[in-house]
This record gives sequence, C-alpha cells and structure tokens, in this order.
Amino acid sequence: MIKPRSRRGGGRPTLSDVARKAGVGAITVSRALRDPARVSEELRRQIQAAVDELGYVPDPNARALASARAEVFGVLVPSLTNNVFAEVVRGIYDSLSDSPFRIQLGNTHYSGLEEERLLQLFGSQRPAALIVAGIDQTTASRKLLENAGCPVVQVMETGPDPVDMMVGFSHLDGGRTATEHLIEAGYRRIGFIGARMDPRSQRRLAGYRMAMENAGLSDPRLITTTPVLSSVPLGRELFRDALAKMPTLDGVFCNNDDIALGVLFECHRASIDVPKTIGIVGFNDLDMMQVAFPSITSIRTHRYEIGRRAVAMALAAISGDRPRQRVVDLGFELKRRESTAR
Amino acid sequence: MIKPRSRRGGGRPTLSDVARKAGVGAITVSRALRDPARVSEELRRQIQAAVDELGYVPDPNARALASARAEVFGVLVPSLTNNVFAEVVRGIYDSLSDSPFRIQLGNTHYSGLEEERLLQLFGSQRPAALIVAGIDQTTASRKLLENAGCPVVQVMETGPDPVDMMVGFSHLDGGRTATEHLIEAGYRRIGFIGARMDPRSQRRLAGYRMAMENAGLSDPRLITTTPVLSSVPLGRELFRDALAKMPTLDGVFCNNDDIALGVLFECHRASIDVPKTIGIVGFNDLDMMQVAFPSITSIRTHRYEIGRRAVAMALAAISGDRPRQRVVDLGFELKRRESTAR
DNA sequence: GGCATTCTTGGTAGCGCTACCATTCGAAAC
DNA sequence: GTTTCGAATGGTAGCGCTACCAAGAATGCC
Repeated sequence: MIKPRSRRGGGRPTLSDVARKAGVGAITVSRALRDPARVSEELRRQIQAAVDELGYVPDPNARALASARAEVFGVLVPSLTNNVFAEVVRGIYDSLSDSPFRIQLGNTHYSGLEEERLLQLFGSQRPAALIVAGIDQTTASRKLLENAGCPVVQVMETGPDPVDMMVGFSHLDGGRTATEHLIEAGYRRIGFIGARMDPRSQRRLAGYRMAMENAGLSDPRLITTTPVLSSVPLGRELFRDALAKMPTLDGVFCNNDDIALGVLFECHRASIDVPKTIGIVGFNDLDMMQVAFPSITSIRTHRYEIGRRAVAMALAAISGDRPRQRVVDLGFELKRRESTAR
Repeated sequence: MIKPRSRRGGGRPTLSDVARKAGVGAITVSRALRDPARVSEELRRQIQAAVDELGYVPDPNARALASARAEVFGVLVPSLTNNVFAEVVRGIYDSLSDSPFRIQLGNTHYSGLEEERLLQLFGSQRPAALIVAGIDQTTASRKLLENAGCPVVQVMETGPDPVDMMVGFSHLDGGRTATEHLIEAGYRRIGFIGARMDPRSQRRLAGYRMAMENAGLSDPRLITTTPVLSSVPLGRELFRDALAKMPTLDGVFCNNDDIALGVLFECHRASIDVPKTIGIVGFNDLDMMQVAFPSITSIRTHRYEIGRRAVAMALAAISGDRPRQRVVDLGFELKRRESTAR
C-alpha cells in the first residue's frame, strides 16, 4: 500500500514538483537553475514561472549531498570581538552576499587545537573554499588545509610558503616602520607594549627589535608583554608596569590600538604630556585614533579589503582561473598624528 | 558492468564502511553515534573503534537531508563590527562550541528586506533554531519566523509579543535611567545624541524624552540624531552640531559608547571640562569606559549573557522542554563614573 | 510455562538533488 | 543522401544518512 505523499520534509515544494508543473524533466529544472545557458529560453521561462508560483527554494543539503560540494565558505578567525577580524569578516560577508555561497564562521580563540577541530568539522562539509587567519597553522592543520580539496586563502599576513593563496601584509615591516617613526621623531627610550602576543604581535615585536637594534637603542627592559587578551584597561596597566620598570621611557609602540588608547588615558590621568613627554604609536588605525585627543599615530591596515580580496581570489580559483599572483601584499600605511609630533 | 567503487565523493569513509568494519548494520552505527544509550555497550565499543580507525566523520549534509533537520543555528544580526552584536555572537558561539550544532551567521545591515532574504535562505536549510536581533521584524519576516518550524529567540530587547522566545532588556528603561541620572546629578540642559537610530536607539530616545518631560526639562532642540552609522568620529561631529545649536548644553546622553567617546575627545580638544561643564553618559559600557579619562558613566548591558541565554533557551526548546518563561529580561546596570560626578 | 512487554538490532525505502549516460533532432560536413 | 556532430532534453542511479517498520532476544508477569 502506497502512502499518499506523506512527505517527511514538511511538504515544501521540491524540484520534481516544479518539473511536473512546468511539464519538463526534473534534471532540466536543475539545469535551468544552475546553468541557465544550457536550457532553451522557452523552457527557462516556463520553469521560472513554476518556481515563482510554487515558491520553490532549492535544498542546499540535498544539493551538497548530490554534488559532493557545498556552497559554503569556511572562515576561521581567532576572535569574533576583536575589531580587526570583525572587519575582515565583514569584507568577506559583503563580498559574498550576492553569491549563492553561505559562510561558515569558526572562532579558534587563538588556539591551534581548536583550529584543528574546526578544520576537521568544516572539512566534513566539503566547503567550496576555506579562508583562515594567519600563517602559523599546526602541522595537522596544514595537512587538513592541503587535503581540503578546495581553494584555501590564508589572510592577515604574508609569508613565504602559502598552502594555496595568501592576502595580507608584513607585520614585521609594520612594527619596524612604527618604531623607526618614533626614532625619527626624536624619541629614544622607546618601549614596546604588547598584549595577547599571538604570532602577528610577535612579528611586530620583531620589527620593533630590528629598528631599535639598528639605531643602537635596544634594551630588553623596554619590552613589556603579556599573553592576556588585549583590552583598553589592560593597556593602561601595562603602561604603568612599563613606566615603573623604566621611568625614563619617552615613547611606546603598542601592539594594537586598544593598548595605545589605554596608554593615552593613563597619560591623561597621570598628567603625562603626549607627545612631549611620551610619544605613542598604535597598530591597525581604528577610526577613533584620528579623533582621540591628542590624535594617535598608528599603522593603518586594510582589514576590510583583505576580506574582499580573499573572497575574490577564492572565487576566481573556484571558477578555474587561479590568480597568477598567489601571495598578495596589501601593505599598510603609517598615519602620523599628534601623539608623535614632538 | 559495475564500476569498482568509483565513489563520487572523494573516497572518504562512510557510515557503511564503519558498519562493515565493525560487523554490524549501518543503522546501528547511526544510532551508536546519535543516541549511544540505545546500543549495547559492546557494540558501542566496536563501533567506536571502527570510527577511530577509519577516521570517520559524519556528513552533515546527508544527515540533514535524511532527517529533514540540519544541526544548524541560524543567527541574524544587523552588524558584524558593532561590538555589541559581536559580543552577543561570541556568547552564542561559546555556548555552542561543544554541541554538534553549527552556526549560520547572517548580517542584515539593519535592513528589513535583507533580513527577509536571509530568513528565506536560512529557512531552506531547516535549521534547528533561529536567533534574531531585535523585535521589529517586518510582517513577512515575522511570518517566516512563525513558520520556521523550529525554536526562535529574539534577542537584545524585550517586548510584549514574542514570536516564540525573547532575551534582552528594555532600552526605553535604559534611556530613562541614564537621563534621570543626569538630572539627579544636577544637569539641566541635557542633550540626546544618537547615530544610526535603529529601533533600539529610538526606544532609548523615548526613554530620554520620558525622563526629560517628567522633569519639565524637555526641549526638542536638545535632540541631535542622524541615520548614519555610529562611530567615534561621528560622535565628535554630532556633539559639535549639538553645541552649535544649543550652546548652553550642560549634559549629553549618548545613544552608545562610541558616540560618548567622541564627545569626550571633543571636550578635551575644546577644553570643555567634564563633568563640570558637561556631563556625559554612554550606553553599553564597553570596557574602555571605565579607563577613559575622565571615566565615563554608562549603562552596562549584558550582551555576552544574552547570547548564552538565547542558546540555552533554544537548546531547551529543542530537547522538548520549552522554558516556562518565554521572555527573559536580563536588565542593565547604571555605572556611575567621573563623567557625571559633578 | 505461556504470553505480553521491552530492548536490540537490522532491512528497506526514501530525503531532494545531481553526475553520468542515453536519446532525439536538426544542422553542418562530406 | 548519408554521416557526423552538437545542442537540448530526459532517465537512471546513486550521494550518505535516517525514519519507519519488523523481527529476534531478553525480561517480566501471572
């Protein structure tokens, strides 16, 4: 005995409902939807009419199962609240909003293990592309990326050995540029203050070290770091620590703008003149840097653009033409402001 | 002629590979994985061994197709970069990281139309639950939510008529509390400065109006708003506008902390004494408010907790026991700080 | 001991879609 | 005129999993 269409799935219209209504084969509907050029104009119109009338929406799960490929971009970032990654993610979303691709976002919490877990999980969905932050994947993660069977874009940084493609900039150069700017402005006892100290911060620190050594100003006591998550209040505390350790400090290069802002507030509170007594440089150039009082010198990075570019490259690779340039360096810009205008 | 296992899907192990290896039926493996209690301990062990050996990972697409239910939470927020929503989203991610559920995040850009589109899209995946920001859905969106066939949680606000469940607080009360605090502190010509003016900001403004009217201080020229996206630089500009319009201004309630920070910076720049000449109150209480100089009074909201609570409620509903309390008000807290200590 | 009841396990038949192959038909090629 | 080819369409057979039902084993009850 045949059950009278007791559809398990809640009775939404399916591809064959559309086919029946349009008087064509199911496969033709499938084609009309995915690759209209391969279906005659007349049928295309009939099918479109049937789709509209029934309110048919394709089932992405069935599609993914049948084609062994999901229309999903996997995106892995270390933090959701850090404005820097939020901007990258926004760029990715904006670039993908008109495409059929969905986004699967994962938060690694700066943990390599968590990254592996998420990569494993995302892989099980056979994503169309993978975008991951950073270039310091664990060996296992790297293997997962290499075997993902889809375009992979590493973002935020550039480096010598991309899994597939890369979009970012050199954090080392950024750190060096920031520090050299302080030196040129006449500061001498320049501290480095860094929170969270992920690989990118480490490279900024390396840039700082390089500049200081070149100038013969190097002194390990000038460096204050912590693995604690970055925040404005933390910036204030670290600055107090730095100052206690080294009262002759006359400048600071901060690992990011939150820290820089914390330093600025502490200077106000302690009546330390900026930029006369202390020069401050941040990193990332959040929009508040330019309105802070005094406005804060910072390294502007192109986060939103990194997201957009990563998607563009992945999309190109999906459609067959791998960009000839596999590593794209979007650079950065030193924004000179009042906080270092001595 | 039968093709010798030319698997379309790249040769990853499947459920029946595991079943064969463990010497059991495929369906038993399925059960062992989803509901271990229904399988004898011995088989469970054998199956687990086979899973581990083969490195089997279930295919979520096949699972979703067969069960007509995807293990996906759909999450819709108006902005990815606004710290407020980023915190909510973080709460959601953290609550779901140990569960089998994935998250599908959508950015509505504060657009009702975009929300409808995304809801339609998300619906086609048959998600396990839907979490949406705000309570002002369009009629079409509301219908989509009602017919989603899954638990729905509206977050950020509370209101009288939930689609299903709600977690948030009263923005009107928040606005009123902030304004009343300024009044009690002795400020009289209190302005409202608001950017972006989404429905939540509108309600904060309504709270401000209520407090001002009750105190007999109401004056429409005290209100400065714009639909432009909120930012710190914008806060500075709006404050200058407000001051130009109403030079006797002696306090401002800002629609959010970004704006408040912009106001504070402008006060510094123009040598306006805070809190003596001008009192400032923000909204949300970002962590930098407490270290700003002077520290800024703000309405602390529990964004992360809202995310966690929303997930907890959705999870409860999924597992059958709908919470008796469908609307949860997490409240807010007035944080009195230097910026209003006259 | 017989019978109902529960617990475990397995088989079958899809879920909604697409890959692959087959067919038809008209136009171009010879 | 026959062959060849390509474009347009359709049929079949799954993709990997689970809902549903059935059956056997174990348990409880009188």
